[in-house]
This record gives sequence, C-alpha cells and structure tokens, in this order.
Amino acid sequence: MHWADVIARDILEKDKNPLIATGISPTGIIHVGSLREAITGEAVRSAIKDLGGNVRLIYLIDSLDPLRKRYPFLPEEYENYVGMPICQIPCPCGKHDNYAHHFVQPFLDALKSLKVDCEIIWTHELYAQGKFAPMIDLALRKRPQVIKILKEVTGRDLNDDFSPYNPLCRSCGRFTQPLLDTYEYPRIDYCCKCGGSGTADITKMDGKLVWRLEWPAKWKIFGTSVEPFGKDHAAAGGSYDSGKRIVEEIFDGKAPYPVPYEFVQLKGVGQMHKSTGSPVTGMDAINMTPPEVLNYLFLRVNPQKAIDYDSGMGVLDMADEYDRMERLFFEGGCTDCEENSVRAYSIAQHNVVPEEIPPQIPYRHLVNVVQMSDCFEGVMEILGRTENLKDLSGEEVQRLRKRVECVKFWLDTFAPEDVKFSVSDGIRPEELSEEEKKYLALLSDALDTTEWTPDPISNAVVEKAKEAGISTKKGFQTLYRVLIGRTSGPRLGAFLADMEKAKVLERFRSVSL
RNA sequence: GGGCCUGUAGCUCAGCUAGGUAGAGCAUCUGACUUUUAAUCAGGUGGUCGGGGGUUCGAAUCCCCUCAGGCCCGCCA
Repeated sequence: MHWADVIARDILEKDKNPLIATGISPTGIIHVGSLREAITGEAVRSAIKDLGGNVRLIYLIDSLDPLRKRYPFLPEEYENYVGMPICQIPCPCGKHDNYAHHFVQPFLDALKSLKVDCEIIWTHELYAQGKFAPMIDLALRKRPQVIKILKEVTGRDLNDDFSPYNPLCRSCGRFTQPLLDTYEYPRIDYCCKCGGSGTADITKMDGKLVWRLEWPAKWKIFGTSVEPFGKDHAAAGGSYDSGKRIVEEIFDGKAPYPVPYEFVQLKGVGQMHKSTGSPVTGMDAINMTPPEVLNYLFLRVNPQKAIDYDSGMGVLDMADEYDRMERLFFEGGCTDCEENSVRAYSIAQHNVVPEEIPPQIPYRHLVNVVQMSDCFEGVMEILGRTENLKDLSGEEVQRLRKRVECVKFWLDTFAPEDVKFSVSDGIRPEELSEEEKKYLALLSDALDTTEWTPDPISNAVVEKAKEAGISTKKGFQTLYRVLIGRTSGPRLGAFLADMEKAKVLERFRSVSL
C-alpha cells in the first residue's frame, strides 16, 4: 500500500474530520526540499479525501519569525534588520509588501502550479487576532513546568529566567526579553537592550512565542491531526518531542500524527540550505519539472527516504517514468513492485484522474522537437507532422504547453551539452569532402521522391551511403554535421521526418554543390 | 556521549506493519526490420538483500551486535 494511504487509514481510525497542517518560514530563498513538505501534506490530504474523510489542509506562513542574520544574498543594509520580524522588514526588490511576501510569493506560485489544495494562513495575523493569547498566558503562568519539560526533553540546562514569550520592542522593532515579574494578563513589560522599554499586550501582535512553544500552540489552535515536518524536528529531543509534551501538559491539547520526511539533495552536490542559496532552487525545480511530474517525484518514495534531485538527465527519466505509470494506470498490468508507483501517479493528480489516458508525447522526443522551433505553435506544427493532435482538449494542450516550457528552461539551464543542438549550426560546403558532397547529392535526389516518414527516409540514408561508397557511420555523421553541426544527434529518420522536406532538401543541396 | 533515518542489480527504488523459491524502471547486451546514432517492439545478462550472530522447518522481512552515510539533542525555525 502507498504510504499516503497507510497514513490516511491510520488517521481516519481516530478522526473523521482531520486537519493537516504544514508551513514554511520564508526567511530566505526557498529550496526544493521546502516543496516536499507541501507535496507530502497534499498527498495525505488527497489520500484521506479518497477514503471519504472530510479533510482540510492549512499552510502556515511564519511571517512573524525574526530575520536571524544577514544572508549573503541580502544587501548590506539588511544587517540593520536582523532580529526584526520578516513581515516588518522592507522587500529587497521593492515589488512586494515586505520581506516575507518577497520570499514566499514564488513559493505560493509553486503551490498553485502543483495544485496543492490548501488554505494559506499568515502567522503574524494569528498573533494580531489574539489567537495565541491563551497559550502565551498558559506558557507564562506555567513557566516552571515549561522549563522542566524543555530541560528533560533536550537534556540541556535552561536558565530559570527563560521566557517562552518575546515581546517586540517598540523602539527598535526587534524581539527582546520580557520582565517576567510584571506579567498580568494580558500585559507584560519589557526593557530592551536598545534602551527602549514598554508594555506588550499578548492579545496583540506585540510579541511571539519561541519556536518550541509556538509549534504546539498552533496544534492547539487548529486541532492539528497530521503534520509533515523535516526530520530535524523529528529527532529525539527535537521540537516534536518537546512540542508533544508541551501541548499535552501545558496547553491541554494533542500532538498531531507525525509525518517526518527526509531532505532533498541536489545530485552529487550535497545538502541544500535555504539560507545560503543553492545551485538548484525550488523555483528551478518548478521551472524544469512539469508540475505533475514533480508531484510524482516526491510521492513515489517514502517520506523518510532521502531524494537526490537530479537536474540532469534524471529530469527526463522521471518524466518518462511518470508517463509509463500513466499507461499502467489506464491499461493495468503493473507488477507488484510498480503498484506503489502507479498509486503515486494517481495521488500526483490529487486523485482526480482523467476519464481516459491523455495522448502522450514522449518527453525525450519533446526535447528534440523543442530545439527545432522557437515557439509553442512551431512545436505543435512539428509534432502535428507525426502525431495526431487534432483531438487534444484544452487541458491537454495546456499540459503540453507547460511541458514545452519546462523542456526549454531545462535546455537553457541544467541540460547536459550532448542533448543540445541547433538546426542553424550547419556547416559550410568547404568543410565537406568530395565524397560527402556526392553522398548528399545522391541522397537529395532520392529523398525527393521518398515518402516523408521515418522508415523510408532511414532506408534512403543507408542505401545512398553505400552507393556513394562511404560507411553508414560516415553517412550519419555527415548528415548531422550538415543539419546541426555535430557528429551525432536525434534518431535520424524521425528527426528528418519532423522537419519540412523542402527545407531539408534545400539544406542538403546548398552544401552539396 | 545519547537518539532517529537510510543501506536490496551499474543507477533510482519497490518488497519489511501480518516471515514462505529475490522484483521493476533506467543503463548494458542481443535480436525485430537490407537502417550503429539519443521516439518503437521482443528477449537476455546482472544481487553473498551493508556485515555478523540469534529465533524459526524457513529471515531482505522479527531480535541482538556491528560497519557506512545523513541528521538531531540551540532562548533557530
């Protein structure tokens, strides 16, 4: 059984109306791994829905988190903003409301493109609405117990003056320590390092809980029943462990069913970090992997399995595998060990699968065709020469368009050199030997009367090479050199059939004379 | 030091919760087809299931130990 179905079944045994929570702290550039959390949550959502559960997925944006340090990609002046909540720091590019919006927007676009069905919630608004106030109150009143729990779980020493709540200093805009003795619901005083002092109202956005308290507080607020999170939180003594005890012993709530997931690595390069940026960003992955394929990539393996995101040929392999699972889904006949992958295909569609199998253009073929035309219409025209595209629905055209865009992006960024070619890179006549010219002349005449489909073309290519007295290999190389300036390329018969006959003949003749 | 996760074919992974003759895809090899060239189809090769021990009639699967890799035990999220 697919892992998402196992989780869904376990959840529904306890809770018929489960709520799944997930989220992000958009303090820096978002990487591929951040997508895994959202996709994992969405998979559980659609699996529960599939079993008839009334399920909701919320996506929490931790917009009140402080900027921890000035990351290398930030301008110098951001040094001044360290310690301030990211929803109150200016946008680096000036186009968004604030820092948090700037970094989370591409991610929200990605969620949309991946069709993650969730409700977006901004944490700073929860604070402003006073949603955290009961938990802040409990945390402050039961502070000794909180400290005891944290000590026991983490095995660390914690000072007795530890505060679970940090007021936001009105003078400098940064989080600071409160004067614990002054607490009287709903107010607590503070005296900031900057020299400023004042009073924070815990029912307003005047401060925030520290992470280890904030997380369980959210569980209590929403009644979260399932939550995927990075395995760093899942480790013994980590924030899930402490959160579990705090939500039960302090907030009188329950911890969600944990779905820890492993991190995503760029193949051969290593762990990616939000804070330092990385060679493949989340947006890169979105841009070069069709959304349904990206969903599938994360769903085909168990969450606790590390994923190497291969931005090279792996992108093509994954798309091909996706298409293969699509065929197996509709045609049946999968083996036991493909069962989970086929199910992953269906979950990657959010369990809303088309009535019948959509027409498939092999992804590797698309890689060739995309390089033969500048625009989508051109690609469609070329595909139309060998495939029947007349019956495509609007949605199918959209999917194809998206795939073409992804292939283009991939070719421009991460594709290895040996899959790239350009039909404008043909060589000049002087670079060809006499026998090669003779071959081209013979072939041109033969092709003139040849049916313009792959097999007859291939036959002519080989036959005329023999006639011209050169090896088949040499013949192929000559044609590739003339067409794309390389000695190898896409399967020739189909490649030529994809092109316009007149243009091919013109090209051959222009160099054979 | 303590804990969690991972280790199955060259590569990516199923299979482990209910032990019963090791599975897929990709890669590779061979062959359809008078075509060696990155879109076809059919077959084949390929694994002491990280290692050792135990339980069992029988272990990839359960238990113990061990090795390797990753991660955690922050008043960071």
